[in-house]
Amino acid sequence: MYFSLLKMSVSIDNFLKAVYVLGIEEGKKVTGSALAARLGISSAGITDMSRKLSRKGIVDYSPYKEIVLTETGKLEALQVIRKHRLWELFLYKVLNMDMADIHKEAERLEHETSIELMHRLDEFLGFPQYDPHGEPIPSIEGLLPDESDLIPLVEVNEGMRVKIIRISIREKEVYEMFQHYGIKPGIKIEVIRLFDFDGSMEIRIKGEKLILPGSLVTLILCKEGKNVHYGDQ
Amino acid sequence: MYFSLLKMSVSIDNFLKAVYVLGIEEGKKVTGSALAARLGISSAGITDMSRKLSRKGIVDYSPYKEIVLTETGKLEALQVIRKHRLWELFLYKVLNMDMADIHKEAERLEHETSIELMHRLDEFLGFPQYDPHGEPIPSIEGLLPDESDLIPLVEVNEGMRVKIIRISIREKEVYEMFQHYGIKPGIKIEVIRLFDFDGSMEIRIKGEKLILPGSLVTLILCKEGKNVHYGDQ
DNA sequence: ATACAAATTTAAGCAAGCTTAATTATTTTT
DNA sequence: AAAAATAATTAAGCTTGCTTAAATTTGTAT
Ligand SMILES: [Mn+2]
Ligand SMILES: [Mn+2]
Ligand SMILES: [Mn+2]
Ligand SMILES: [Mn+2]
Repeated sequence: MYFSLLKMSVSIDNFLKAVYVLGIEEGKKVTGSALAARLGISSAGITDMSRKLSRKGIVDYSPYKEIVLTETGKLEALQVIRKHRLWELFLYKVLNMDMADIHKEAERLEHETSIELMHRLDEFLGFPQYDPHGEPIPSIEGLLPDESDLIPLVEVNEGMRVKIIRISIREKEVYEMFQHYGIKPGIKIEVIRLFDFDGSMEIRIKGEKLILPGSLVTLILCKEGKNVHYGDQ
Repeated sequence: MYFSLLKMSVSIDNFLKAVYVLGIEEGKKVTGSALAARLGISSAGITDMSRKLSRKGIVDYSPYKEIVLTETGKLEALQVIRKHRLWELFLYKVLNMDMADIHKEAERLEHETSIELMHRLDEFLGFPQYDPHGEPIPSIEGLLPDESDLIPLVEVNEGMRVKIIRISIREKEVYEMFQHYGIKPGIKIEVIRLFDFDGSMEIRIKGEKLILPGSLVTLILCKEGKNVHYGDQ
């Protein structure tokens, strides 16, 4: 079981999380400017923070080189992500908050959550493995559920029926779009046809046919089979 | 309905709360050193903050004079207290946290709670009026429940049966003491005898007699009658 | 290979929220 | 009323997490 030894701050935790999500979850190169954009601070601020965290042994960094989390840094990032996603699930399922609002709230609560509170929340929620967006909740040890059976919607063959597991969105407008179509994790759809030329896709959802633009299709991860829900997906 | 216009910080909110609780709830004089002690910062820090908040119109202050909340400052303080006490109730009743731990947790969560989250929490808890310590939860408008029927345990006559409403404690050791005796808000006791010479008191609680030291007796507020619980006390 | 563009670092500086030490004001005691 | 004690303020300085602007390094295109 991991317990943070160093004293972290809101800024540090958000920084570590950004490095983790950008590099590991999104598989992108962790450049200074990408971090700057994501965190909404200047590149100079990124350099500052990188040097500071490097001294603390939380990231590996030398000038002009890529920023990489150390094992300690990675565990800390996973712990913050765990708190974030537990809160999101709580806000959505227990307090019935709007899907579009929970991220912003969790972004703040994640920094004020003791280990004890995290445990109680986990227990109250029934030791969930996924948040309402379908993102995996890291365990206390920093482990993630196996996801080898998840497939991008783009790769699903015509005629197949799949369950939507995860929709990766940041923008509020896009939420409303998905919400309008009734598309969310847990919902089953049938792929009718994929239009290769622009990646858009015709699907059947709750009996109705509709065409999803390619920009939305790429945001969706699916799974064959049917008996999964968030919380115990 | 009150909405904060100025941007507050953790330090400012804690400061305002300290002024409110010290002055209004505890009825003490709001001196710089009392605030310094309560907030764990230096007197110089108090002077700094007082001048800053005075400029913002949140407190009335001039050098060497007492610090007083303006109407704005008082409403802001009450809003923070509201969030604090809603969280305490949630942590205690919903997440089953230890009574001795909830204050510290709420002390941090209170600063990261949006109006929307506060509302949802309030609704989920059933629009409670009291926190687990028996402290009143201010309404969104900054109003407090009527407490004219509350009497200090010291003033209860021998032979009377009363319900414990509120126990004002900060120290963890004292919690454990009360817990050991089974004394908490909602519990009914009978006053057998008051020992005037040291303020200690013999009571009957759940059939058993015990002598409460004067130092504990003064921390307890009671009510005659019986059908009150926390949450809807 | 050179030149240009893009990314990153350095330098200087700012605000918040503190600190300690010295000074001044107020209150209490004699 | 003067002296002593207590409380509050001022002054100077520190850390964190930022900023902007200038300098430098790296990557890209010709
Ligand atoms: Mn999120
Ligand atoms: Mn955050
Ligand atoms: Mn409390
Ligand atoms: Mn607080």
